[in-house]
Amino acid sequence: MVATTAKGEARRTELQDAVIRVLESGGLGAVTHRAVAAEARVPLAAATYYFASIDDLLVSALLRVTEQQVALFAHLDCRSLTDTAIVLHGWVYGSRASAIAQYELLFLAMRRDSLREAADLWYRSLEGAIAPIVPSGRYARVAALAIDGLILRMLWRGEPASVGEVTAALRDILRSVHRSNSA
Amino acid sequence: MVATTAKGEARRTELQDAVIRVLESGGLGAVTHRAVAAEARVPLAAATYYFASIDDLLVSALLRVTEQQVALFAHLDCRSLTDTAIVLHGWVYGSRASAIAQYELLFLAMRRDSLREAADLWYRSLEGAIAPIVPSGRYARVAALAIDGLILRMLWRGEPASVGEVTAALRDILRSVHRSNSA
DNA sequence: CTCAGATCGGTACAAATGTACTAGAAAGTG
DNA sequence: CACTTTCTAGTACATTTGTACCGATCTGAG
Repeated sequence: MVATTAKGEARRTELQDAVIRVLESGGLGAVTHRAVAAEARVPLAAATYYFASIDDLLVSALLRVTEQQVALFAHLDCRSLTDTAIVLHGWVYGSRASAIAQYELLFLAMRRDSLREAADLWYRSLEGAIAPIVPSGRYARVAALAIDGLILRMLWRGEPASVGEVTAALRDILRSVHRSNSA
Repeated sequence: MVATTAKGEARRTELQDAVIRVLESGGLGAVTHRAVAAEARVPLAAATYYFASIDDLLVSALLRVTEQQVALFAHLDCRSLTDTAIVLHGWVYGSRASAIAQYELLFLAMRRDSLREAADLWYRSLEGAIAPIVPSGRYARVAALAIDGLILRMLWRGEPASVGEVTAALRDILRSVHRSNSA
């Protein structure tokens, strides 16, 4: 079996993190056994030992990213709109390369059924995180869709750029949903 | 210079389309000079002659896709909500691989500044297409964001799946914006 | 301690890839 | 017509990649 000892498990995690760093700096094409091994400062054979194929490497990295993201979202304090905007802004622009890398992994999930579940988990954790500020009701799902769109637009076009603008965008989204629900 | 004759221009276009087909079937990693040349039924040297690097290949393909998409959106009849749902549903599920391929190209634009402009164009053409059904006003942008999110969710999770469900989702989005605008 | 299985690190090799080169065909231009 | 430029098509080569292999070392259970 693979990775049954404590040291083995640690190395496996090291390699998963290395995949993400490689992804951040060079994109999907840069993820090779050699690049990941070099990034993790381990010999090539270690990468091939723990992850037989490139696919294993990517799947494993997505699962780890999802895990981290779910944990992050779980401990998020999204009660106030401003706080949420700050978190959102920080997540996208604080480490844009990292955010893009995560979306690249999620895009992989579109093509591979084995990743579908992880993508779903990521998606639901985002919805759970924003749930406290989204008024429940018929149009709650609209708010989730709009916030998804907002994140994508921030990643894509770099706008809205400032925390203030993000706050304004969030306020518009929530207000539109709120008024419709109470109507 | 490259591609100054009619035949040369035709071959260039052939190759661009081949890039998209390769992208559809095999993803970003499958786009190589050889694969594209084989797909276009031209010798390897033709691919390297017209597109010196893989990057040129992808950039050029994105520009062509954008061009097609803008043309498609321009001739779209989005006056009725049901028609829009049918178009949206057909675009995503009619050729899901193609839709995913286009988004993969657009994701490339996140990393390369040279593609930013093309991505912006694509984005704006989508907004222009849905403009007729989105009531202008303060919250119009929210609808655009939500529809972006809706498209992404369809690509990602395959839901909403039926035309009826897409119609319902669109109706919820538009209703929420409309009521807020008139409030 | 003993030892079987897990892990390590190095090396080798076939396949695929980007890229360069050359000679010739075709096309446009005076 | 000549002749310059664009284009074609085949080939060759260095590099990078996935992958397999082997002996040495470490680890935990009995």
